[in-house]
Amino acid sequence: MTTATARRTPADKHDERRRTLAESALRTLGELGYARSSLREIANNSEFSHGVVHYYFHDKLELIVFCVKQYKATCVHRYDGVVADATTADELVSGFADKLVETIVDEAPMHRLWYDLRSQSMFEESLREAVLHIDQTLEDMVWRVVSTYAELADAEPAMSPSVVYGLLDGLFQQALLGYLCEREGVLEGLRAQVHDLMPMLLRAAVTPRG
Amino acid sequence: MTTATARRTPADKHDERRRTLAESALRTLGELGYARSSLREIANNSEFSHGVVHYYFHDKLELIVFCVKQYKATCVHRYDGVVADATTADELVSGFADKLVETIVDEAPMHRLWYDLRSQSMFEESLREAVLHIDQTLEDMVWRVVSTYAELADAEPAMSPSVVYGLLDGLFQQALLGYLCEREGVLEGLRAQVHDLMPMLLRAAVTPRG
DNA sequence: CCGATCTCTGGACGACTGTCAAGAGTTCTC
DNA sequence: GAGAACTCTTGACAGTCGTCCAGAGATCGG
Repeated sequence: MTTATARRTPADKHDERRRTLAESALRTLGELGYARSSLREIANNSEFSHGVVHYYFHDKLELIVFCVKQYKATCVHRYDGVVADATTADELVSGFADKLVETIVDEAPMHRLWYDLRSQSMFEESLREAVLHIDQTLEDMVWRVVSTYAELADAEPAMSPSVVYGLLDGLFQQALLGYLCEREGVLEGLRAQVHDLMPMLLRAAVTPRG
Repeated sequence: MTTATARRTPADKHDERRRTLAESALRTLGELGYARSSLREIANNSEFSHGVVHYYFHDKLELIVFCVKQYKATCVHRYDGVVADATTADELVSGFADKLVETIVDEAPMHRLWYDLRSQSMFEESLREAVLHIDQTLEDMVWRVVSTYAELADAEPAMSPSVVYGLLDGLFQQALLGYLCEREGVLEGLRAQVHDLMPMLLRAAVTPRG
């Protein structure tokens, strides 16, 4: 009856539990990776027992996909603040580079999980729909940064959103691996690389000022 | 006694068997990925039984690492012909782009395995040494292409070998995933992207001709 | 041709996996 | 507060996994 009002009881609790479970699962997944995370291990790192997973999720795969989609939702607006706050092109580049570095430091487990899942989707077709959707969302996120950067620089992007995302993703992935291997200077390197690369993503302004 | 002469008998046969086993294993690994390839499945797809693996390899991990190193050895000179044959910068770019596309078509399973292993190495420290070594070899390979391209174009590279490799690897990985998802136009897209990107990897010639 | 060494098979092991179901515990409804 | 509905625990199941091993078969030196 009361479908519109925010009564907290019936199916909301169910969804909330799913989210709580997914959050616990993400911790384990980020630590062990997709392949080595068993449902028992996931449950051990949560406040539930291993059987409860099949009460809230039909499958292990459904749990995994739900987890990744949940992670995506919390991660996809990470750079919105940078885009909104920047008033000059240089400021945007610096903020973007800093945020990329911060992401690696703060969320390395989540991002290696993402690359793990994307690799798995090359083998397992059932993962592809979710992976492609997330990839598209990340591409959109990057494009918001680059197109804003172009506007601030009074220029226009020289490449398609897909290419820009591919290039930056390659650098990010490389830096993440280097960071996990505790290589010296990877973070500063990434920051410098972004500063170098961003201007190359722009075509010379059609109408140079004046 | 005869350590120098090429007598084919004693330990050579042992090594040859290791290579044969590794080749069979690579087929299975490329099809199923690292996580889902069991030793029994690997043995089933070969002419041996599952017990023989522990006769030639101490570990599953030793087998895997041996396989990947063997693959690397056959793959790392893929672009040498293009580099040697090209007489102009444009020719080199075209040959390189064609070879990248050809690689995706002919060796998609091997390359998704590579990305799988590299992702796994973010979780499993025991894989990192081999992965980092292969990554370095691939970076060198790419750098041979780009530095030759710069010479032919009478310019010099604008970025470090590491950055160049990261950028191209990002595009390649994106194209591989798209190809495996049977997306239309990914191969032509990759070719065009390489044509667009390569000139940007060069700094303007110090001494413009004339 | 016999004994020694190398090569390989096939089965067994304990551990671990995803899935499920029976039932205990809890919460809600009337 | 009794009964129904929901939530969760626990144990069991059929598989699969990596690993190991006893012994068959092959190969080779003498």
